[in-house]
Amino acid sequence: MTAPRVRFAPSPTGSLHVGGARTALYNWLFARRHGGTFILRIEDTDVERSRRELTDQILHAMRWLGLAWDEGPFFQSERQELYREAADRLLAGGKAYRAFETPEELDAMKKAAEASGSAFRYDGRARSISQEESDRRAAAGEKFVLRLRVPDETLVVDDVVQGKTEFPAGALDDFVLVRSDGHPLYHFTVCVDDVAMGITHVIRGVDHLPNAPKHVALFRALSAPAPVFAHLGMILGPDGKKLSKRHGAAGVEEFEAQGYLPEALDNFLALLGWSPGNDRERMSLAEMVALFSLERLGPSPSRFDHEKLAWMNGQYLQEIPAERLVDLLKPFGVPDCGADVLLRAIHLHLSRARTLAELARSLSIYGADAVRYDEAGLKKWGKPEVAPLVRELAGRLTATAPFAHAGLEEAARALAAEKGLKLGELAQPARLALTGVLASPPLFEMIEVLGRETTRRRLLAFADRIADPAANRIATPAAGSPAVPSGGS
RNA sequence: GCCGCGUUCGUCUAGCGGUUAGGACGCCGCCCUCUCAAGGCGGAGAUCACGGGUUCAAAUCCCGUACGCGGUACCA
Repeated sequence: MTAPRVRFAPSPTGSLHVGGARTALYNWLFARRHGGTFILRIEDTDVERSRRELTDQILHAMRWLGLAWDEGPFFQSERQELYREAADRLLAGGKAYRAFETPEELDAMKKAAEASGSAFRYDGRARSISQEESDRRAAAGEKFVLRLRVPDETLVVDDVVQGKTEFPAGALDDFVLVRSDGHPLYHFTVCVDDVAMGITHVIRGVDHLPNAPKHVALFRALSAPAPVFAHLGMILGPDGKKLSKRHGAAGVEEFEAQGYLPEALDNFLALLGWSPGNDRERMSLAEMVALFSLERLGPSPSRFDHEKLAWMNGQYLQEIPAERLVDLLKPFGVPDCGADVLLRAIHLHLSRARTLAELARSLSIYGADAVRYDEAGLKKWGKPEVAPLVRELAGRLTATAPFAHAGLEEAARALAAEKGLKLGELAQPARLALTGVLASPPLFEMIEVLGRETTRRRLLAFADRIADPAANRIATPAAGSPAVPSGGS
């Protein structure tokens, strides 16, 4: 294949959502796979809805995903001359014509069509206006739109993904290319730009498939070969409806904010509609580049499964060196515990987190002492008779030297044996005392990292806390409220 | 309404005429174990939407139907 040229052409009317991200990813993969060029084009012809900050947000998301573009970003709002020239050329060549109907007249035609139960299609009545009359009326200042003279024949869209689809003559009307205020419209700018940029392959969502015959007609009018089309199935929400905020995160920046890794999102998204053919799932961008092909894209819509994304993110998380994790964690807040403790803590907690946000949350116990205890945990292990046990454990652990997990565990086991208890009956209250919750990394390894003083302090505080049933009742009045006595009597 | 596209375990998918329909997420169980994960092992889960064809043989090819999704602008 000669080096392909592809483009990702988002419209800055919203942030980059995962559907767009996946489209961008496929375009990027395809370009990289074949040594082609990936172009970024911002389709901001709709001046009312386009916003500059959204463009910046899209650019940021693209970079974050690791999808670097080779050319651009080009802004359609800055390419008006190009469209004007093309419009003039089309008009001069008889490929397009002026139509002078007012919006009100068009509305009436639409209503009439509706009333008779048929779909509205502009009937092309302005086609018959002579060149001279058209020029005269335009010169006289009469408002007009530019319409494409759509050929009266079957238009074929040969799509790599969806197959060959035919649009019979008459399925399309002479659609508008340029508004009466002079603004060029989407279909027109897309095709003019695709021709100008030498686009060879158009990879986009199936929602654009109905537009494809229009584009085929336009490319022909522009005397340019049509690019190869590849229309991707939609990405739907878990309920099969169009993906939206209602389904949780849908914008790339939201996933970033929730602590997802770009490589995980890329990998997950790539698998929504594409598979390398074997049972391969975990792939880096580089590996995907080597494996990617348009022929292996699937036509059907897919649903966005947050669970699988979370799993995949956890997989990627575990492969990241702790040193790098420290940097990635910063936006989510890291405890003030010193670099050494932090690194060791990360090793302990990493396999239990699926996102950076989760990891950061679990790491918070290496900072300030836990201020609240899990309700259920308190109910099960917070009985007054446990207090002396916890105090004794605190004493034994504090006396252990060196303060390392093997010796600490040995000390705890010895105490449990003396009391005729199972280790868990000692470990669970201790875990609750140290972390506030009942699920954590191996207790003694945590204790080692937490250190002698912190361990002792938290264990004793917990013992004091549960020793007095009255205080206990006051301290845990209802679910969700802080487990610390809030002053007073 | 009209036009277009789609339809394999709950979900993402492999499969491109002959398979015990494979993998992954999730779920269940076991191992590990001080808890929770991770990891290892095992399991349940798909009459391949339905109905007709074509063929010795169909998840795979063809035609209908149903359902879903998309489009139907002087939006993109």
